[in-house]
Amino acid sequence: MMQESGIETKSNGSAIQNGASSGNHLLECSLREVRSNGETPSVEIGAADLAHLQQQQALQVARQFLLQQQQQQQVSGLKSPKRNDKQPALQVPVSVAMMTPQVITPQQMQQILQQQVLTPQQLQVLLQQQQALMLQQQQLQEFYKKQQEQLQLQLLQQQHAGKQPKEPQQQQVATQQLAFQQQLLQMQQLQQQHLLSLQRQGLLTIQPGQATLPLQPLAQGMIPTELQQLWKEVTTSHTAEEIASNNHSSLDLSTTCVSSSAPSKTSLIINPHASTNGQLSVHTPKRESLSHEEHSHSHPLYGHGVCKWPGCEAVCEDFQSFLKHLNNEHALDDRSTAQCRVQMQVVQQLELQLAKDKERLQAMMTHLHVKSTEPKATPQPLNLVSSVTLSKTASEASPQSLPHTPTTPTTPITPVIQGPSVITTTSMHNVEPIRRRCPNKYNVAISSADLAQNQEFYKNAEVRPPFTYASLIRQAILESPEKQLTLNEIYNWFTRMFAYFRRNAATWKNAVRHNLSLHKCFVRVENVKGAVWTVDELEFQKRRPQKISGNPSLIKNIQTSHTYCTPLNAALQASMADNSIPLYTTASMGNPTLGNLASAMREDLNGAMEHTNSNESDSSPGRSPMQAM
DNA sequence: CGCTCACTAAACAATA
DNA sequence: GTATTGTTTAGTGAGC
Repeated sequence: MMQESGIETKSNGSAIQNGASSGNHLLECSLREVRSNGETPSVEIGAADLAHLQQQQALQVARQFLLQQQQQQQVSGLKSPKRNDKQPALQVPVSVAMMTPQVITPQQMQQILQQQVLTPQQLQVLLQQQQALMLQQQQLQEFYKKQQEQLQLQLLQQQHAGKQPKEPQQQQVATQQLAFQQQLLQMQQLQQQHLLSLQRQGLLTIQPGQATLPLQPLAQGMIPTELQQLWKEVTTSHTAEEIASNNHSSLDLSTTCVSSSAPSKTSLIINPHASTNGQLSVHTPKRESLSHEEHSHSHPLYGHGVCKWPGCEAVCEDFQSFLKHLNNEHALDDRSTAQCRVQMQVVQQLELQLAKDKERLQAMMTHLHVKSTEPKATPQPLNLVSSVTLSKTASEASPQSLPHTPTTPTTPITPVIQGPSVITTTSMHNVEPIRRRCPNKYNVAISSADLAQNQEFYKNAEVRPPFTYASLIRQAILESPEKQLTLNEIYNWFTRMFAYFRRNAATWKNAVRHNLSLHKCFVRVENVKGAVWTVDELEFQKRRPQKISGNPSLIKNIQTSHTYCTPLNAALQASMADNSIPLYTTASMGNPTLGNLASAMREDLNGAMEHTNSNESDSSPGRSPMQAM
C-alpha cells in the first residue's frame, strides 16, 4: 500500500481539468495527459529513451521468437506461416524504397511499431520471416564462400600446375560466375516471393511507383558489404594473374566473411535435411503447433506427436511415449551434447543478429530523433484501438497523445492506415493513452479472446488493453478458481496481467471500484474472510441486448466480436468485419492456447451469439440476435 | 441533438 | 489516524 502511495500522489490537476475548455479538444486532452503524467515521476523522458524503450519492446517480441525457435530446436522445411495466408489485406504502409526488400529493416520495424498496426502475433510472424531470410542470406554467403574457396583452390592448382591454357581457366571462372549468378537469381526470386507473400498477407504495402523490386537486394541485406565485396571479387578475378596477386586478399575476404558465414555453417549443419535445391529452409513454428504444444504437454521438444529433437522427428503417440523416447534416444551422451552445442550456436547466432539489428535500429532511431524538432517522437496513440473504428480514431488520437504538433519523425513515409489491433511499445510509457478508448461496448467476448491471445504482450508492454474495465474485472473474476475475488485480488490480477496497470494505480483502481459498484453484474458477497466480488452472468449478458436491438450496425459489431473468438488476430478480424466477411465457424475451432479464457468467452457468446453463430451467411440485419432475445 | 456508454475524478462513508 | 473498500455524483468524450 505504501509503494502505491508514492505513485498515487495526487496532482492538483483537477483545476487544470476544470479549467480546460471543453471546446478545445486538443488542449484539454493535452492537459489531461500532462495531468495524468504528473502522477508519475517519468514525465520527462527524452526521445532517446522513447526510442530505446520502443526498440526494447520490439526486441522483446523478437526474443520471444528466438526462445520459441530455441525450444523448437528443429529446423525443417521452409514454411511460410500458414496463419498469415489467411490474412487479408491488412495495410501496413511500408515504403519499399526505405527498406531492403528481403528483410524487415529496423526502419520498417519501427514504422510498424509506430503505426501500431500489428498485433504481437503479426510482429512475430514478421520476425520469423526475417529470420528465414537471414538464413537464406547466410546460405548465400556460404555459397559465396565455397565458390570462392573452390575458385582459389582451382586457380592455385592451376598455378602450381603451371602451364594450363588460360582459356579453360577463364571458362571455369565464367562457369563459376554463371553458377553464382544463377544462385543469386534464385535467391532473389525467393525474396521476391517472400515479398509477394508479405504483400498478400497485407503485412507490406508497396506503394505504386515504388514497386520496383530491385534485383540488387542481396547487396543491401543484413550483410551488404561482404556480399558486394565477394561479388566484386568473383567478377573481377578473370585472370589467374589477378587472382594470384589477390590471393591473400581473396582469402582474407573469405575469412572476413566467416564472422557472418560461420553461423550459416552451423545452420546448415544442424539442418542437413532442411535444404532443398540449395535453398535453406527454416521451420517457422506455426501458431497451431505452438498451441498444440501448449495444449498438450507444452514440452518444447514435443509437438504434433513428433519429437522435435533436432534431426529426430520420431513419432510419439502420446506424451508418455515421448518422454520414454526422450530418455532413451536423447540421453546424456556425446551425440546429444554435440547437438545441444550446435543448437546453442544457432541460438547464439540468432541473438547476435538480433543485437546487430538492435544496434542498427538504435542508430537509426537516434538519428531520426536528433533530426526531429521535438524529441517526443511518439505520435501514435497508446491505446489499442479496437476493431471496427479505425481510421477515424487514428487520425484523432494522435494529437491527443501529443501536447505539441506532431512532427512525426518516425513515420515519415506513407500515410498512416491505422490497423485495428494495434501493437504499441513500452517506449510510449510516458505518454498516456488517449483517455477515451474506443469502447468495446458490445464485445466483451472480444476482450477475452484478444486478451488471451495477447496475454504475454500485455503482460510485458505498457500498452493499454482495449477492454473495458467491466470486462476485465469480469475476466479476472472468472479466471479465479472459485469465480470470486476480493478487490485486492482484482487489483493484483490487473497488475499481473497488464503492465499498463502497474502505473497510475490511483486512477485505474478507482475505476475498478467504480465499475464494481456501478454495474449490477458485479455482486459483492460477504465472505468469511471479508467481501468478495462475483459476476452475475445473467446481468452481464443482459447488458448488451438492450443496446443492440434493431441496429444493424451493432449487429455487425456482434459479428465482429464473434470473430474474435477465433485465433485470428484482431486486425484480421476487424478487416474481415469491415469487409463483411463472416467468420463465425472459426469460433468453434477455438485456438487451444486460448484455454480457459476462450471457453469463458464462448460461454459469454452462448447467450448473445448463438443465433448469429448458426448461420455463416447470417449477416443480414434482419436477423438480429437481440430480436431473438 | 439527444441518448447511452465508458472513463476519470472526486467526495464521502464504512471498515480494517 | 490511516489505509482500504465501497458508493455515489459529476464531467467529459465518443458512438449511435
